Amino acid sequence: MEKNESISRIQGAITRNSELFEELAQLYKIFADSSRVKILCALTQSEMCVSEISEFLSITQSAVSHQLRILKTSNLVKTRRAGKSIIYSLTDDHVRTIIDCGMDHIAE
Amino acid sequence: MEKNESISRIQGAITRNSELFEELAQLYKIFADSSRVKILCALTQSEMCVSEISEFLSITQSAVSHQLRILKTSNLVKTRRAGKSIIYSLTDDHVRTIIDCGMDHIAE
DNA sequence: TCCATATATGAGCATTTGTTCATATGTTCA
DNA sequence: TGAACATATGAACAAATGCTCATATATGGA
Repeated sequence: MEKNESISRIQGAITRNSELFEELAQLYKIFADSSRVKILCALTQSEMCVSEISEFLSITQSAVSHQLRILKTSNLVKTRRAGKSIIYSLTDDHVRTIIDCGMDHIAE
Repeated sequence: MEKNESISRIQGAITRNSELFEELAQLYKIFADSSRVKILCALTQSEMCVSEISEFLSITQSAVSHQLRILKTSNLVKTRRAGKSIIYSLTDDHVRTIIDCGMDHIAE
C-alpha cells in the first residue's frame, strides 16, 4: 500500500512534539471547568479577593480556594495581601485572549 | 461593610451568563486531552482517516474512534466516506485559531 | 491576649474521563 | 457469498477531578 508523503510528515511532526501537546492540553484543562473559567473571566474585569469570588459562584469558600490554588500554580493568577484579604489578579493578558477566542467559537 | 459597585456589576454579569460559561468550559474540555488536541492539530494540516490517526497516537484504533466521536458530536470535525475508510476533517477554522491561541501562551 | 474574620489545606467521596477488550457494522473484492 | 479490511460501539475499569467537611494558619481590632 502506497504511503502518503504529506501525511507522514504531519504524523512525524505531531509525534516529535508530543510533549508540547501534553502542555497544551494541560493549559486547556484549566479552562475546562466552569468555576475556573468564571473566576478567570471575572478577573479580566477587576482584581478580587476570595470572598468576592465566593459570592457569585455557588460553591464554598474552600472550593474557591482550591481552584485558585490551581490557577496560581499554573501562573495564570497572582496574589497580594491586603489586610485580612488576599487579592487575586491575572498575571498577564493571555487569559483574556484565550477566553475571547473560545467565546468567538461559541458565538458561531 | 461597604459594597464595591464595580465588583457587584461583574458578579452579576457572571451569574447572569452562567450557562455561557458552562458552554465555554465544555468547549475547552475538548481541547483538554492530549490525544484530542493532537488529532485536531493534525487535521489543521490535512484531512485524515482513522487508521492514519491511529498511527501517530500510541492508542488503539478503538480509542481513536471514541475520541473522534466526541469531536464529531461537538461539531469540530466532519466526515466523509472514501471506500472502506472514513475521512475526518475540521468543520471550520476556529479550531486552528484556538490551538494557536494556546500555543502562544505556552511560548511565553 | 482573645476573638472574629479571611484564606488555605488535607481527607474523603461521588462523578467523570480515557483507555482497552470484545464485538458489531459496513465496505471491497475475489 | 465469504473473507479481509476499516471503523464504530458497549462494557468494564483505573485514574483524575471537583466538591464538601473539618481544621489549620494568619491578620486585625477590642
